[in-house]
This record gives sequence, structure tokens and C-alpha cells, in this order.
Amino acid sequence: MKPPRSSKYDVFLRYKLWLSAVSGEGIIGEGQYSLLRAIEENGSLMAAAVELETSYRKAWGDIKKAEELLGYDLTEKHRGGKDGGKSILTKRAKNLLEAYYALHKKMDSAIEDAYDEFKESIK
Amino acid sequence: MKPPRSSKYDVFLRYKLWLSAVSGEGIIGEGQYSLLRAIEENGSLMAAAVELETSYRKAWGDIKKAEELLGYDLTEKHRGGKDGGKSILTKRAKNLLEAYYALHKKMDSAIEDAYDEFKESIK
DNA sequence: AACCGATATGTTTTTACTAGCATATCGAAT
DNA sequence: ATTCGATATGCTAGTAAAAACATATCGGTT
Repeated sequence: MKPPRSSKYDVFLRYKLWLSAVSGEGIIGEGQYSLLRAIEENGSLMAAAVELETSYRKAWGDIKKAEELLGYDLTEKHRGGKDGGKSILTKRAKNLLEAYYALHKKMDSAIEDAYDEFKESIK
Repeated sequence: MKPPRSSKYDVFLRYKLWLSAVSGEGIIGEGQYSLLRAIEENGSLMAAAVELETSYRKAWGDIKKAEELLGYDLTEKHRGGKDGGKSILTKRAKNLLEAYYALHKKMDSAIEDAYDEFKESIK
């Protein structure tokens, strides 16, 4: 069997999936998804930002913008305490993450189904 | 933050689909697709750029980059003549457009199938 | 051979984000 | 009451992409 030839000219299929407002502004995409998951795991926006190697400033702005566009809170924010504060996902945020994840999985398999046929047709 | 019934908080699903090189650089996306279609219709890159309300400089650069990444020409370029010149899609470019369009349609219907369920689950 | 309009491409200027810096506030735990 | 670390937010600087500008080249048509 011939070794699969891979060259610098190989093409791949990529896609991005996100929730948007009527305005077209992005609300939840890959970035926000990861960020919310990291908040869920770490219990704070600060720790989430560290884990994702981004700035707290940006992470905070992203969450705020998403909440403004959605019209409801994604996180319960608490200041003070021995840990300084914490952030916890709201019920709706958890729902949203699950729905986004499920949708993404479906799209992944849809694209996978179409991929071989696509590659064949552009030969 | 109050949760109004206002439609300004409606969410939509959006996605982008594109061909990329191993490097991750985009080759053909929505923009290039439209540009190539406009070249096909108009017979020149210049006219295509005008139709799409972009600059000839950008359109030219986009086509060139895509061709470099693919390793083959998408357009046959001709200079001179009473019209000054023209550009015609190659066979492979036409193939690529058809394949991209078909793929996009499949993804459209995949996302449509998932949309109602998605909206229901985030209520 | 002169003309005209499209192709071809280098250079500069805007622009749109992102990253980074600075600073104030809050409140449970000590 | 003091402390400490996270939340909250304004402001600035850096940067990558796009637009704008400039100019040369080509070759069928006249």
C-alpha cells in the first residue's frame, strides 16, 4: 500500500459555530464556552482566566458582554470572603453549555459525514 | 439584570465553514466563494470587486493567496483587449465552488435540524 | 503605433481588536 | 478593624488586518 501522501497543499475543512444576537454580534462561541467551563471547574473567573492563559480583564469583559446580549446572567458573582470572591454558573448557563455542546457534536458528525465525499469531489 | 420578553434578546445560531491549509490559514470561505462566483458572472476580477463593493487590490490579493495555498490556479487571467482584460474560472475552481456549495447546503440542513431542539433546550 | 481598461503589485494609512496597566471596591474570615 | 484576594472597570499602548493610494504592465482593438 502506498504511503498516504500529505503535502503542504492538503486542504482541511474547518468550521465555527456560535450564538449571535440579532445584531450579528457573537454571544457564545468556542472561547466563551471554554471560559464558562473553566469557571465551572475552578469556581472563579480569576482562576479560569489563569487556566486559559488569558487576562482577567478580557475574561470579565467577555462574560459581561455575553450577559448583556443574552439579557440574563450566566454567573453568580460574589465578592469578599477568605478567597476574595467567587463566580458560579447559573442554571441557565449550565443549560446553555449543554445545548451548545450537543449541537457542536451534531455538527461535528455532520461535517465528518460530508468530508470524504467533499474531498473526493474536488480531486 | 432583568429578563425581558423583548426580541432584542433573541439568539440565533450562526456558523462559518471554510477550507484551510495545514497551517490553519483559510483558503476558501464565504468571501472567496462569493468573489469567485462574481468573477464567474462578470468575467473580470475588476467587475467582481465592484459588485461586491470591495477593492480590486483586496480581491486580487485574496485570489492570489488562495491559489498559492491550494497550489493551483483558480482563474485564467488575461490582460489587454478592448475590455482591458478578463478573468475566467478554471475547471478546478468550478469544481471547488460546487463542492463547497453542496457541503454548505448539507451543513445548513444539519443546523436547521438541530435548531429547534436547541432553542427548546435553552428555554 | 496609440489607446484603454483590466491585471499586477509595492507602499502607506486607517481601523478594529487585543493585551496590558492601573486602581477602586467588596465582604467573609481572622 | 484589618487583611486579602477576587470582582469590577477605566484607560492606554501595541498589533494585525483591511482600506486607500500609487504606479507599472500588458495586449487586443482601432
